[in-house]
Amino acid sequence: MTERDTSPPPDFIRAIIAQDLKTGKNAGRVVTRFPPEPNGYLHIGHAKSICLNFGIASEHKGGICHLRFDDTNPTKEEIEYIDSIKKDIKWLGFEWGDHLYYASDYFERLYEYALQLIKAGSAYVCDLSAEEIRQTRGTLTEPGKESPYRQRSIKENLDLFERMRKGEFEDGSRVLRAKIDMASPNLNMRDPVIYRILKAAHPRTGDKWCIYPMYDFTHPLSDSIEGITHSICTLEFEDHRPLYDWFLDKLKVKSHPQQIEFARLNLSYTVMSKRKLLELVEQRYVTGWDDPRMPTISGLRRRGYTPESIRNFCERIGVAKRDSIVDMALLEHSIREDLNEKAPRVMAVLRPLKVIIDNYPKDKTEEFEILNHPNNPAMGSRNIPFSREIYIEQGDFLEDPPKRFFRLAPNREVRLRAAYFITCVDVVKDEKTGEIKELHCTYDPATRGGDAPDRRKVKGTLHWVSAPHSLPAEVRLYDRLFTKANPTGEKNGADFKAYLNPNSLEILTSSRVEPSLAGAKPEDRYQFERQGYFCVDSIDSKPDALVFNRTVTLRDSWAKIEKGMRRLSIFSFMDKV
RNA sequence: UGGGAUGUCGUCUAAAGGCAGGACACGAGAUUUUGGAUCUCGUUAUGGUGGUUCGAAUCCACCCAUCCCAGCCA
Repeated sequence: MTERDTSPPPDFIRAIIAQDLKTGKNAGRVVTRFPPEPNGYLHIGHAKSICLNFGIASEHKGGICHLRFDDTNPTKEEIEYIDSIKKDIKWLGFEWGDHLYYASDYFERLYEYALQLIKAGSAYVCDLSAEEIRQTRGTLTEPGKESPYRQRSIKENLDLFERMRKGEFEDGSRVLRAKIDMASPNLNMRDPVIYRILKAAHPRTGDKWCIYPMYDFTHPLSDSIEGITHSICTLEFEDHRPLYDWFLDKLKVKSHPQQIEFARLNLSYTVMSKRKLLELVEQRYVTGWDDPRMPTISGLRRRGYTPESIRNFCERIGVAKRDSIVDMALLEHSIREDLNEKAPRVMAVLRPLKVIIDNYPKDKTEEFEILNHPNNPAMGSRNIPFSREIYIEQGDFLEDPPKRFFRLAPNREVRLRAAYFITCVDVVKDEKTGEIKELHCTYDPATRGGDAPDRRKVKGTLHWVSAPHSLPAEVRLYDRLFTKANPTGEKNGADFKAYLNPNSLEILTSSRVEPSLAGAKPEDRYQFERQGYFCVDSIDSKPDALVFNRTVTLRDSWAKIEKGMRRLSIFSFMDKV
């Protein structure tokens, strides 16, 4: 109802902004920005930053969040990434309106600023090679050495820098450096490079430039040009803040934004660096940036996640400065919570086991009406056909059931959801392999709809589909990409790929789904009763060849019991030896 | 070992000198035509040692642990 009801709990950044507003620091303005480099796809860590920056802007009257592409390195950046980033931000539910910017749009002004710096005697052209610069930078504990070119005259610097722009020099032969302090304990202040020669075509400026500004120079000035008030970034830039401030203090700028750093998101059982994700893509460990196992926005979308669930997740994890690894279970909770409310229920049998109901007439078909959502009649209902031959889940039958197994077993009665009670009377097996081929059951006509007039109870309720009416489907069961909560945290420096989960994808090609799914559209989401949430794959599913992706399983208390029993049996085995 | 940061339930995160709270996870129970959902209840935490104070997660000192920085990446 009120804004307070929907806005996230205050965090230290919102507290700073509230304080600034109170003291009138930025004349009541709140302008943030989300500044991706178009060198990869956005992931859930970016979603955290997007929710923060766009969220903060939306919480204040007149607040604005800019989308600015930080496209200063043409060797790594591509239009494809720009397009995907825009698409993902929109899909998440945020809008930048007219405020779409590119750092490359500022190249001319940035060049002017560089000139200004040179004229002030605060920058110089350095002819040292990359290797020489590295060697003279010093170490964490030793100061660096000043470049022999550090004392060049302003006139010579101006001349050289102009000629750098004209393309007179080769890549790597010269750079422009800020003249700060080679003995600074902060390595970033040891005369950082601010322009390098790169004779590469830029996705937006083409061949217009052959010198490109570095991030440390570009970012504060872009922020200032746009009138950003709060420049929110991640912790690794904390050491860069003195440099951020140095440029803004040295140059004539109209405003001096405040950089604030927060801890980037880490999620258990996945990796969250663009470099590592790129590696998984390029080396074909996954099918692409949008592989449903990837923590990318496009991967999560294809997996079946909703924008709301991701936004809720980002709100729940909070914003702080402490390094942390958020439990994947929280992300899974967020999508279950959302889909539990929104997803219509349907029945699908993933691993079919045929059941013949001996006392049901051979040619009879009847229909049962079933609610699309048991807790929300407003979502309507549908009819599902029933006949003598049905499929149930292989895992719902056990010849020799353990305690607490409530499903079907020889001579046991269970309920078929919304249909009848059935009792298993016979098990047909392959004589050679012992594999269960089919089950014979009888049904009780008095239990039509799933209720027994004599009030007798049945422990289990199974999902099912009518064999002749059901549709074939491919179902892709996705699981966590890694077997280790923190695959990159190995002290011995082991390769994170060693912990890839070999079972992160299981493809089922003989699943059967209820006929109402015939018209399912790409990205449609359903709950397959008793199993999980699934969505129609946006790439591979065809009207006559449906493909479903498992978004997340339902919470499964039976699986927990099973796991516990397995552990128990191991213990009792160990007792015996 | 220079500099910058950070330490609160298993995991995230609140508490600006005054009852250590919430969410997830976990456990118990109720309920249930999804072993789902829902509801109720519950276990578990201030890195350490000193100090200041009537009172410390919070202030001070020292220690310990973890993360980031030596790209012409961002």
